[in-house]
Amino acid sequence: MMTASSLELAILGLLKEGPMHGYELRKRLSTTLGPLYVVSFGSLYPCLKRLKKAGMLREIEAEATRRRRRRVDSDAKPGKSRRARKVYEITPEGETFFFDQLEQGAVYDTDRFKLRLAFFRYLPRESRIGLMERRKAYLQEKLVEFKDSLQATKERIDAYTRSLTEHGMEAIEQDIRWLEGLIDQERAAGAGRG
Amino acid sequence: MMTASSLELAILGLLKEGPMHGYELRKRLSTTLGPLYVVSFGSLYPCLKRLKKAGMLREIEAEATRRRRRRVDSDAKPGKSRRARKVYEITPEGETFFFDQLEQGAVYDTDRFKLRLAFFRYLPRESRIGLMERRKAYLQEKLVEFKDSLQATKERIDAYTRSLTEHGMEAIEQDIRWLEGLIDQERAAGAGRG
DNA sequence: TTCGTCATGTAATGGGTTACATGATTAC
DNA sequence: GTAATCATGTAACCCATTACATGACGAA
Repeated sequence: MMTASSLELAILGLLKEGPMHGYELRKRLSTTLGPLYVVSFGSLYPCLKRLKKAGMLREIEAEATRRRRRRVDSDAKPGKSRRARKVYEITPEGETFFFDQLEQGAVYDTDRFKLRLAFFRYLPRESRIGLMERRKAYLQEKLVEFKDSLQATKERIDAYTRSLTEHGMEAIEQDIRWLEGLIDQERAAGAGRG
Repeated sequence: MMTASSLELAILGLLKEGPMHGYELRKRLSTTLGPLYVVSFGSLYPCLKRLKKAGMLREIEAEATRRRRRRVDSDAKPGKSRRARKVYEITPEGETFFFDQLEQGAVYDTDRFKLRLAFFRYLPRESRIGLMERRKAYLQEKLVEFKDSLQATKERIDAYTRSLTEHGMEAIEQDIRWLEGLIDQERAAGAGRG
C-alpha cells in the first residue's frame, strides 16, 4: 500500500480519536469532516477489510450490544441477540502510515488536500506551513494556466466557457487568499511562542 | 444508456461542432472546455467505442493522412503509410440524446453542471435560466446545511475543520453570486429582444 | 539518431456505486 | 403493526487510471 485513498486516510484519521465501528465511522465522516463526505456502506466495509488486511487497524473485542436485550436466554447462540458490531482500532503501523500520508505527497488533489487539512492538528506547525505553501504555489501556477488559456482562445471563445474560466479563476484566487490567511495565523502563533 | 458520463457528454458536445478523431478530441477537451478537463487515452478510446456501439456516433471515411508521404509505393498495404485516423461524426440519435442530457437531470454534480454550461449555446434561453435557477436553489440548500453543521458542532470542533467549512461556505456564496449575474444577463438579453 | 508529437488501441488493476440480503430494536 | 434506524456485509457493474504495444513523421 503506497498511497492511501481518501477514504482510507479519513478512516485512519477518525480512528486516531478512538476505536469505532463501521456504522458510526460513516456518520462521523459527514459530521466531523464537513457536511460533504458521504460514503456508501458498499464502499466503507470493503475498505475496512482492506485496511485490516494491510495491518493498519485491528478488530477489538466488541460488546455485542450496549443496550440490554429483552429476548429470553433460551436462544441457541447467546451473543447474537443483536447484530454484532465490529469495533476497529488503529495499529502503530496504521499511525505511522497515516502520518506519512499526511505529510508526504502531492498537493494537486483538492479533495485530498482538504482532507489533510482536516487532520492538521496531528502535524507539527512547520509541516502545516510547508504543505500550505506548496498548495499555494500550485494554485498560483494553475492561475497562470487559466490566464494563458483565456489569452490563447481570446475572441473565438464561447461566452459561457469564458465565464466559466473567469469564475474558475476567481475561485482559485479566493482559495489562495484563504491559504495566505491560514499561513499568517500559523506564523503569528509560532512567533508568539518563540 | 440512461445517463451519459461526463466524458460521453463532452465528446458528443464537441462532435456537434464537426467530425473529429480521437487524438484531436482529447486536445479540444482541455482547450475548449477550460484548462481542467484532461482525459487519458485509455479512457477516451473505449468511450468512443461505447458511444459508437450505442449508435450515438459513427465512423466516417478518414483520409489516412493529410501530409503527403515520401515512402516508396512498393509498400504492400497502400493506405497504411501513416497510422490511420478514425474520424467520428455525431448521429441524429446522438444529437437527441445530447440535448436530453443537457436539459434533463439533476444539478447536484458540480463538474457535470459546469460541463453543461459549457454547451449552453445549444439550449434555448428558458432552459438555461431554468437550469441555473435550479442550481442556485440547490446551492442555497447546501449553504443552510453547512450553517447547521457549524452550529451543531459549535465549540467542540477543530479550528481547521471550522475554517474548512467556513471557506466552503464562502465558495458556495461566490458561486451563487456568479449564477445570479448570469441569470440577470439572460433575462436582460431576453427582455431586450421581446 | 534520438526525441517529441501524432495516433490508436488493449490489459490489468483499483475502487466506487447501487442493489440485494439479513435481522434486531425503537418509536409512533 | 409498521416504519425508521441500527448494523454488517456481498455481488454485479461501471468506468477511470496506468502501463504497455505499435509505429510513422519531423526536427535538433
